[in-house]
Formats: sequence, structure tokens, C-alpha cells
Amino acid sequence: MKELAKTYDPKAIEQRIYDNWIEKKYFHAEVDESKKPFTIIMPPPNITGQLHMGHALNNTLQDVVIRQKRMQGYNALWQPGCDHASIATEVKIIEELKKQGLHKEDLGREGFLKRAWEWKEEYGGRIVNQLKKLGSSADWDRERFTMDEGVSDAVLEVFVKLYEKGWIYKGTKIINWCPKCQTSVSDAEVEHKDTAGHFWHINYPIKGEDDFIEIATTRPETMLGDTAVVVHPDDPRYQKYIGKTCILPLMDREIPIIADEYIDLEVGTGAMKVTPAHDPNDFELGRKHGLEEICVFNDDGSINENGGKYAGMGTYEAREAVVKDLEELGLLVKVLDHEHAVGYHDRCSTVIEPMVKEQWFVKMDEMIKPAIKAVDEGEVKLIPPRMSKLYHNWTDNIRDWCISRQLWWGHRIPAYYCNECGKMVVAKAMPDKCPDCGCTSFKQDEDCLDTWFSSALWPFSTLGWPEKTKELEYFYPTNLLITGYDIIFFWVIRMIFSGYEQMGDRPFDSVLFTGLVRDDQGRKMSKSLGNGIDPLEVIDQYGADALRFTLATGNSPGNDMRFYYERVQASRNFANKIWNASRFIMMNMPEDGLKEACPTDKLQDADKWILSKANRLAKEVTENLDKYEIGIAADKLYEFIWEEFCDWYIEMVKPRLYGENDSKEAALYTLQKVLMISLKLLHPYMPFVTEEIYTTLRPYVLFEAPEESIMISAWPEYTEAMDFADCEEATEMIKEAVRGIRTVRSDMNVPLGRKVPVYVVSEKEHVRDIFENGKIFFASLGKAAEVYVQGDMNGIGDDAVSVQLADVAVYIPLEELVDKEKEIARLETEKKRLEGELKRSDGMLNNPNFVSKAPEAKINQEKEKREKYAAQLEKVLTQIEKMKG
RNA sequence: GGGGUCUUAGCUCAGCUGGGAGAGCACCUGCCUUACAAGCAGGGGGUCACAGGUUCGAGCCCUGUAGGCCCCACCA
Repeated sequence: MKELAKTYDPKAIEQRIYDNWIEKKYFHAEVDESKKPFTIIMPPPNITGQLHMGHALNNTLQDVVIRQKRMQGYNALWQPGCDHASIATEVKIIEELKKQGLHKEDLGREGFLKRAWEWKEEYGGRIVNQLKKLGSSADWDRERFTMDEGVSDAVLEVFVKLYEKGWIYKGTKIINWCPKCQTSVSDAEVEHKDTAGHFWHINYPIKGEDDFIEIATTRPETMLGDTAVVVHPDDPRYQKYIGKTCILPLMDREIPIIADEYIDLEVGTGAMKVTPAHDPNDFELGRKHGLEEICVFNDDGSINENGGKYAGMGTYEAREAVVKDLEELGLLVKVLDHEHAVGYHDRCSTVIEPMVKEQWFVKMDEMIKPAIKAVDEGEVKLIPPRMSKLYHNWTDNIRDWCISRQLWWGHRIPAYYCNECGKMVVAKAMPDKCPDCGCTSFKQDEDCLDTWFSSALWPFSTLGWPEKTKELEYFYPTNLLITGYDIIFFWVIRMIFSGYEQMGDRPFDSVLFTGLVRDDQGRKMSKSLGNGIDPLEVIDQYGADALRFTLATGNSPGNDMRFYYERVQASRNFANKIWNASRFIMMNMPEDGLKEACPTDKLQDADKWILSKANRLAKEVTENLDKYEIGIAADKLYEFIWEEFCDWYIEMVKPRLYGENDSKEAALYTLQKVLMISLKLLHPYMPFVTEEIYTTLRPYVLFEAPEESIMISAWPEYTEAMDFADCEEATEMIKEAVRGIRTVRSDMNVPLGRKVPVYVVSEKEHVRDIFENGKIFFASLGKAAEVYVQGDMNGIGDDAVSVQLADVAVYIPLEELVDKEKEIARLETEKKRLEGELKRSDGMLNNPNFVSKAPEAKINQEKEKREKYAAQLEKVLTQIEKMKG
């Protein structure tokens, strides 16, 4: 007989098991109309990435769900892939080049892209291998990449379609510009942070008068691009100036003073300078009033030739110079401290410069509508539900999406310009000749698309769209997306509107949001803090199962969690627990295994009790998982396996296994049956240890006809045949009595080695039967010597220590060990407790409102409890009398 | 400025549609009992932030207060 090692050693088995799964192609899903599909689309990790705890968390949860669905008989597809992560990757490659003293321009576009693809080849596989270490059962045969041919084709298809529909357009508008990365970025990529700054109050001279209008600004250097001053039309302070002009200091430009209700009378001086080219508000105002847009910044953030003598200075250098000059001119009124929100690029933390530039945009107002409706009406379910508020936060204030990036690594915008007449043609491939002038030479747009443009199509592009593949037909819409709430705006919303627009249907039924995994002090794990915990190290130390179980428990959807090694240890211990329980069962296994199931009439109360509980557990775990309550299901498994199965059932059954015994076979069968159920239910969480045990047991547990792997075995289902709810009471009663004996022994300091006689007294015959059958348990679990079950007090002295339960009492004559005072005190405590319970119960039952309004079942339940307590209390009182007398 | 969320045992967190407060770790006591010391048995510890309200009944629902965290936002 094969033996299991004394402690579970994950390292010895994980790789071997995973390789076997891969070899057997268990992860692979093919279209099969005879089965129902269940699809999860994996959030594609960046090729630049290393596995971090966030990946470990959401991939664990995805794997739990997909493994369970696979066992339930669904045709389960977990579609994986990687993201080219346009800007993130480009930045990294530039950094690498920099170390060699090179700029990306030195390589040229083609050379740079070659380098980028090499990078992708080198690092793109790394994270996939790391996901495999976690046990992820994704269909790696279907792995995709956002820049592979198929997905790129989808990107071009969508771009051209939306362009032709008029929903993609090229326009000159104010956009967020990162002076460091030298590209535009979308609104979602700008992080606003309150930053300490100043309010500079500046006098602008009114033209032709010896008068000034005082404005306030947080960014004095932008005044170089001012083209107006605006005041509120009803502001009594400034009415006289409306329609006049003032002279822009330093630039000596004459600019109009205009009126607009946009102005808040309370803020600053009530008069605002207008810089249409460098502020989103000013831009709107400028367009409304037809103001000139003077751009005064170069792409690197320095002042350009429009800035006069300040040209060439950096932003902050220019700010100082401007302020100094104003001061010398006597136009600086005052400087106040002022905190205001400043936008930073989320990638590089550089201050974003709003700039007017020509870019490509996606028109959002129409496309967003079905996406709003879908969430409102529950066609796409967000878990937890509060996430739909976050979702609305964005959809309700949506602005057109700036999709062009001045980058090289990504999907190049499919717009072509005629080299002769400049005519623009948008098409999936370079046109043969110009429709206007017939010229055959074109130049493609230099810009790339926002990386999220391709991610938005992921749920259908990975399945082959725009081709009409059988996969697309069969697996779309997908069932579930599991991702962090931090990318709800970047990604989730964009997938939803893209799904409706391109496929005419939702991309997924549900989105389960995870929170952040924080360090043990609650801080975000980050490179700069150096507090990141490498999941691979955790796996190396404790095993993948332990990490997975830790991540799957102890938190709820959308909430952050802290990472504690203590919790991983606890999970590791749990894996070891079930390993050892299995080892125990193996040790008692008959040489040739167990060929047949034990007939019900041979099962004992304890067997029925644990089988029934396992049966109910299967039902509950399934229900929880159906609702994606992954942590709740895991808690129930833990509790059942450790406490009910190991601490109670296995301990109860031991005497039946030793030597010849009529009930041995039933015990063996029950142990194996319950273990199989437990292993299967646990498998989605702890795939490795459960597989190892399952395959080791396989040649012996023949009544189950086990599969060659647990991951393709059938998910346990609730069955009437295993519901012995009626028989559960007996075992529960015995447990209660055993617990009572243990407590008494402990309280009385009875050494474990000392066996004591135990008298079980009950007036009820059926209770006496239960304990007659359960005598064996008192010997092993309660360290009892002889056990006498009887209907009266015959042979029991008044000074015996007792456990008084409702229908039964247990007496233990301890003779010299009995400390009477102590025993009385113990009984008094018990008396108090019971009186309290009775009081509570009477309070409810004597309340006419309760009796008339509460559900009948609840009332009956309460009545039963009351009876039990009353009976118990009466016995305790009698016993106290006896001890005293 | 708008919104969300949290406040439960010493620590970290569960607690499903309201029906007698839970786990892990930590702590105390006793055990190397032939599955497991990564273990077993027993035990201590909580006016569920505060104040009202709804209800027969509130950790859970409503209102307000205080503190923490987070997101969104074009107030110069």
C-alpha cells in the first residue's frame, strides 16, 4: 500500500501534478454543443509585469470558479492572454535604452519596435509561467496577445467602423499632455492630488485708463497665453469694465474683458484671466466667445516662441521670472497660500499640462447609453452592488475619449494621408490610390492607440472576432469577469460599451470586484516602499494551496485585505490537516480497497450524522459558489473538515477500526465517502493537495469509480439518499455529553491517564438506546472506564460530579477527587446561565406582540427551547440540593 | 464640492434576504493519546463607534454625530 509522507510537502508534488494536467489537456476547452459553456475572460497581465499579490488574488478566485464549473460539468473556458501595455512597456524600454546611452529616436520607429518585440518575447512568457505556479487552469492553448494578428485586426475593424459611423473623429481640443512621456493621455490616466500652492493676485491695466482689474491665478506663467479677462455679467464691481480691453502685462497684448455666468463671484477676485490653450475651463470659455488660443508651451513643458522673452525657460523657471517681473512693474498685488488640485500622470507622476492639440477622439455620448442601461437593469451584474454607483460616477460625467498617443509601441492609427494632396483616408490597410488626386503614395498617421482601446475588445477579440468563429458563437457572452475595482473606468466600462456596440450584447453576465492586497500594516504594496510580498516566495515557502486558500478567505468582494504570513501558515496547516486525515484513512484501508458502498441499514448513527452533514455541505458550498461567495464557501469547508470530520468523526470512529468489529466496514466506507466529498469540494481552492490525495486513494476507493484526476471528477451534489437529518440528533447529544465530561474532568483536574466510571441516566428509553449504542465513544473520547446506562440513580452517590442536560444526565463518581465546593459553584454557574436563558425565552413568549406577530415556526422553536432549559434547570437544582445535603 | 466605505474579542477580519455574537492569530491550563505538536482537549476575552428611530425582535434597516480610508470633480 502506498504511504503518504508524514507532513504535506507541496514542493514535492506541485510541479509534477501541474505538468500532468497540462499534458492531459484538462484546461483545454473545445466548442461542444452538447455541453453548456462557462467562460471567464482573464484580465490580461502586462507583458512588463511580474506576478504580484493582486494577480495572485484575482487569478486564484478565477481558478476557484472555473475549476468548480468544470467539475459541475460545464464546458469551462478560462481564456488567458497578455496585454502589450503600450505606454508602460514603452517607458520601460526607453529606460533600458537610456542605460546604454540611447534615445528611442536613435533607433528609429522600426528599430524601436524590433526592440519592443524582443522585449515581449523575453518577458511576455514570464508572468504566464508565474500564473502557472499558482495552479491556474487557464486554457493556455488559447493564449492571446493584444498585438497578435487577430486582436490587431479587431482593433482596426473597430476603428474603421466607428470612424465611418462618425464616432471616431480627429479634432483639435484641449487634452492632457504629459511633458515627460510627451504624449497625450486620457482623463482616466490623470490623478488629481491636492497640492500646496499659491494664489497670485495680479493687476492688469485697463487700456487708456489709469485703472486696473485684479485677477487671481495659481499659474502665473500661463498668463503669457492669456487672450481675455472674464467677469460675471452681474458683478457690480466690474460692470464698468465689460466690453473694454486691458493690456496684458509683460506681453503688451491688448485683450478683451468679457462677461460670462461661469464666473463664481466668491472665488478669488471675481475676475479671471483666460488662457484657452492651457486650461480646460478657459478652453470652453474661449471656444464659446471665439477667443484666440495661444499655445505657449513646447511639448517638453518649456516656454515656446509665443512666450516672448521667457521662451526656452522651464515651467517653474518661467513662473519665477514672471512673478519677479510683475513685482518690479508693481503689478503684483499679493501672494496667498492656496491648496488646489493638480493633475499628475498616473504612470510617471509628472504634472499634466493641459494643451490644445490635434488628437483622435471617440464620441461617447451615444455609445455609453446601452452600457448604462445594462448595469441599471442588471443585465450586467456588478458584485458588490455598490460598484454600480462608482460606475455611474463615471458614465454620468463621461467626456469624449482621447485615444491617440504619441507613442510607437501599440496599434498604429489606421489613417493615411496622401503625399500629394494631403487627403486623409481611414482604412484597415494603406489605400492603393488617393480618391481625390489619384496619387499612390501615402503616409500613415504617426500616432498609436491608447492601450485600453484594444483591451476594451478583449472579451470578443480573443474569441476570434471579427471572424464569425464557432468559439465566438458558443462562448460569448462570457459569464464572469474578476478584476480589481481600480480599473473599472479604464477597462470594465469600456468592455461593456464595446460589447454592446460591436457584438450587440453584453461581454459578461457578472463582474466580481476584488480589493487591494495590502501589507500587514495596511499600506499599499509598492516598489518605492519596498513592502511588496512576492507570491512566488510565498508559494515556495508554504505551497500554492496555502497561498490560494489565504487569498480566497477572510475578505469580501471589493474590500481590501491585509496580507499576513500567519494566515498563510494557518492555511498551510489546513492543507496538512486534510493530508493527515487522508493518511489515517489510508493506513486503515483494506489491502484491496473498498469495492462497494455500504448499504444504508448497516450505517451507524455517527456515520449517518457525518454523511448527512457532508451532503448538506455540498449543497451549501454549491449555492455559495453559484453566488460567487467564495470566502463563505471556504469557511464552511474549513469548519466541516477540521472540526466535524477530523476532530469528531475520525475520533469517534477509531475504536470501530481496531480489531474485528461489525461496524468496521460502515466506518471505512463513511470515512472514504466523506473524504472524497471533502476533497472534491476543496479542490477548487487547494488543487494540488487534493489531487495528490485523490490519485493516491484512487486504486482503493473503488465504489466511487474515481476518475484519473480529481479535476475532471464530478462535483458532489446534494442527494436525498444521503439526507439523514433525523439521525443527527443522536450524535449531537453524544457530542454534548462528551464535551460535558471533558469539561468536568478538566475543571476537576482529573489526569488524562485516570479512567473513570460513567453513569448515563435518562428516563427516556430512546435516549438510553442512543447512549447504549454510544458507550464506545465515552471510552475513547471521554476516557471512561465502565459506562452504565440506566433509568434511575441506582448505584450513584450524591457526591458524583454531574453534567445535566435536557433529556439525560451524566454522573462521574470521582470520590476523593471531588471538591464539593467547587462542584457546587460550577452547578451554580450553570443554574445562573439557565435562568438567564429562561428569562430571555419567557420575555419573548409572554410578549403578546411576539406571539401574535412572529412567524409560527419561530414561536414553536422558542417554545421547544424553553422546555429544554426548564428541564435542564430543574435537574441542576436537584443536583445542587444533593451536593449540599 | 459630490459620492462611497469602514468602525464587531488584544490583532486582522467574517457575519448570506433582521430571529440567541464567529474565525484565524495571540493569551491561559493540561496533554509527545500509534493521522497530524503544522497537533489534541479545556478555558478567558466583545453595552457589535455614539445618539435617536422603524420593528414583536436590530451587528444587520432608516436618520444624525464623531473618527479612519478611498474614489470622483474644470472653482480661476
